Amino acid sequence: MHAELQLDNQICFRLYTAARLITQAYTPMLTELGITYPQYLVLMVLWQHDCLPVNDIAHRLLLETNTVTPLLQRMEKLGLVARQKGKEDKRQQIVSLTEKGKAAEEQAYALIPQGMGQRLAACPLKVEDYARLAQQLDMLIESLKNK
Amino acid sequence: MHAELQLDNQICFRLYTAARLITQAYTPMLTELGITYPQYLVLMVLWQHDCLPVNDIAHRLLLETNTVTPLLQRMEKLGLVARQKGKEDKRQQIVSLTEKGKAAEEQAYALIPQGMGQRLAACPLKVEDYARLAQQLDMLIESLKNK
DNA sequence: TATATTTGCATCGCAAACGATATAAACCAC
DNA sequence: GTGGTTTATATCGTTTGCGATGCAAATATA
Repeated sequence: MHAELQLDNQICFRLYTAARLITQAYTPMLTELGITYPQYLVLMVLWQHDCLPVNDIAHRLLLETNTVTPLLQRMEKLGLVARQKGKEDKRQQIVSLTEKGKAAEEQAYALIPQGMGQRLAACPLKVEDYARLAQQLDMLIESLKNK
Repeated sequence: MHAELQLDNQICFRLYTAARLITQAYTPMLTELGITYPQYLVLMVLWQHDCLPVNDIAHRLLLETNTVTPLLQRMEKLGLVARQKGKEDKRQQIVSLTEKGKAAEEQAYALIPQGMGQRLAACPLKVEDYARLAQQLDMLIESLKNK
C-alpha cells in the first residue's frame, strides 16, 4: 500500500469531485433557464463580450474548439446565440447573443447568486476563504495551463 | 453587467477548469498504464480494499452506479478487474482485482508521484498550501454532498 | 506567382457523467 | 407461500471533453 496512491491523499480527486458536485448544485437553476453548465459558461463569456469568434470563446474557457463547436450548435438550436461568417476573416464564425440569450442574463441574475448562496449556506467557508481558494486555484490552473 | 455573473468571479468555473487540467496532466502517465483517470480512481479504491460490490465503489467515489457500471465493464475487458455475483446477496456484483490490476499499482507508483511532482514543480503552492486546499475542498464537498 | 505552412472551424469516435427507466433478487406483510 | 416494496445493478439517451482528422481561408516563403 503506497500512501501516495490513496484516494484520501489526492488533490486531483478532490478537485474532480468538488467540480462535479458544484456543477450538480447549479443544475436545478440552470434547468429552469433551459441550459446546461457549459452552456452557461458560454453565455457568461458573451454577456461580458458579445460577438466573438469560436476561437476566442474556447480560449477564455480553456477549452478546445472541437468541444465548443457542438455546444454552440446546440445553443443556436435553442435560440440563444447566432453564428455568422466573419467579414474580415471568412474562416471565423462570429458568435453573438440573440435577444433570448441577452434576456437570460437577467433570469440568471434572479436565480443563481441567491440559489447558490442558499446551497452553500451550510458550508463553513468564509468570504476570505473563498478568496484564498480562488487564488490558489488560479495558481494551479496557471501552472497546468502551459503544457 | 452583473459582477456575480462574471467568469472571473466564479469559484465553480475555477474548480471545473482546475479539475479538467489536472486530469489532463495525469493523462500521459495513465496512457502508459493503458487506463483513464476515472479507471485509475476505481483502481485506487480496489488497491485500498479489494473485492467490493459496485455500490461500494460508487459510494467511495461519490458517483452513481450507472456511471460506474460501464466503467467496470471496460476495465473488465482490459483485464484489470473481474466481476462475479455475490454469494450471500446475489443481486451484488463483487468486483475484484486481477493480477494485472494488482500489478498496475507498482507501475502507477513508479510513474505518477514523480510525474505529477515534475508537472507541478512550477506551481508556487507549498506543501501547507496543498494541505489547506485539500481541507477547504473537503468542506465544500461535504456541504454539497447532501443534496 | 506557385507552393507550403499555419490557422479557424467542423466532423468523428470514444469515454465519461447522469437522469430516467428496466430488471432481478431480497425482504416484508399477510 | 403470494404479492408488493425495496435494493443492487444494468440499459438507454443526452451532453460533454478531447484527440485525430479533414477542409478551407489566410499567410509565409521560395
